[in-house]
Amino acid sequence: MPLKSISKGITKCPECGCKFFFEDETRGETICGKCGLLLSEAHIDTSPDWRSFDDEQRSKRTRGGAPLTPTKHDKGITTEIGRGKGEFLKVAPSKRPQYYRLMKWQKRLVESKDRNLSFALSELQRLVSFLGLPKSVHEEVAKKYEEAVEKGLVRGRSMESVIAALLYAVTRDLDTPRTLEEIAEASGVEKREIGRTYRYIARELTLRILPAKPDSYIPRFASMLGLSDKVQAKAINLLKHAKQKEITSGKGPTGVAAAALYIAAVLEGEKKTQREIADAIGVTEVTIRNRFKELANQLGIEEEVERKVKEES
DNA sequence: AAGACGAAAGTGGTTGA
DNA sequence: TCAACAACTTTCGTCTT
Repeated sequence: MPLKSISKGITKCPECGCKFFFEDETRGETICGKCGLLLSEAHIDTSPDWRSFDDEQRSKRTRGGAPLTPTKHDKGITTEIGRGKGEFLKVAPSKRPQYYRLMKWQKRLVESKDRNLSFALSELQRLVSFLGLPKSVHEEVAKKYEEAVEKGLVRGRSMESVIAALLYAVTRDLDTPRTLEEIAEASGVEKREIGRTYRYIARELTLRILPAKPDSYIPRFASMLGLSDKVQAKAINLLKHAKQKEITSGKGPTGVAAAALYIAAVLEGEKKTQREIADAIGVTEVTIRNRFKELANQLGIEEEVERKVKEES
């Protein structure tokens, strides 16, 4: 039977030019029906699955036939009525009209479900590359999205907002946090909406997401501000000490990160104005000042910082 | 003129009854 | 669902360089 497209957009056999292919599902191959040319193989993705990066939660999800690659909408495996080599011939001639109808319906059902999923996943793809996120985040979100679809959580919500919400949760969980702002801007979904969806999804999927740690923001923010590795290291060090004094909890992690960077930059002789940092990170100067004072105070480095500030201006 | 500071009022989100 | 609450923002006047 003619297929609209085999993998990678092949619609015609390059050998004989015919448009008839069949798939051998047990071998995972697609073969030209006329000349027997092997057009594609390994439909079944045998690469390592998501578990490889997800140690803690492995025990939670051990369903059989785990997705091989959750970032593809059909995971590389598609089952449809009407595709087998001899399938059609196995049907009695009198039943063939019915068989046609079945094929048609199967196609409609599969395609409408897939359309949703593949649309969502292409949106995800876009966001992931726009925000420069690692593959682990991509896969985790894809996995969770499917879970959300299965539980009917997407109904009544836009796919975009669900994807955005999951990104928000997963980036935080995997220590590459993005702020609500950043995700809102990239996805075009309002912050409010993302937040709402996030809370709902997190509850329904019983995700346990901890507040972001300030230090996981440091490298990214530092590079946005063009600060050196030395400043980064200093900032992270400051945060480590601050954490022991328990002055970081309950505060917005971005504000804490901003203040730590400010102090570190000053101490390392790469001073930035509070405004520069505030703009880059997305908090106000006031917040930086408040956090900055708390940090300097608790760490007993007020005088040192003050001296440096004067030196550098 | 630019940056830092901080007071005061306003905003949005969380929490607990 | 509502009110209380803490964190954060906005706005603005003041001080320093």
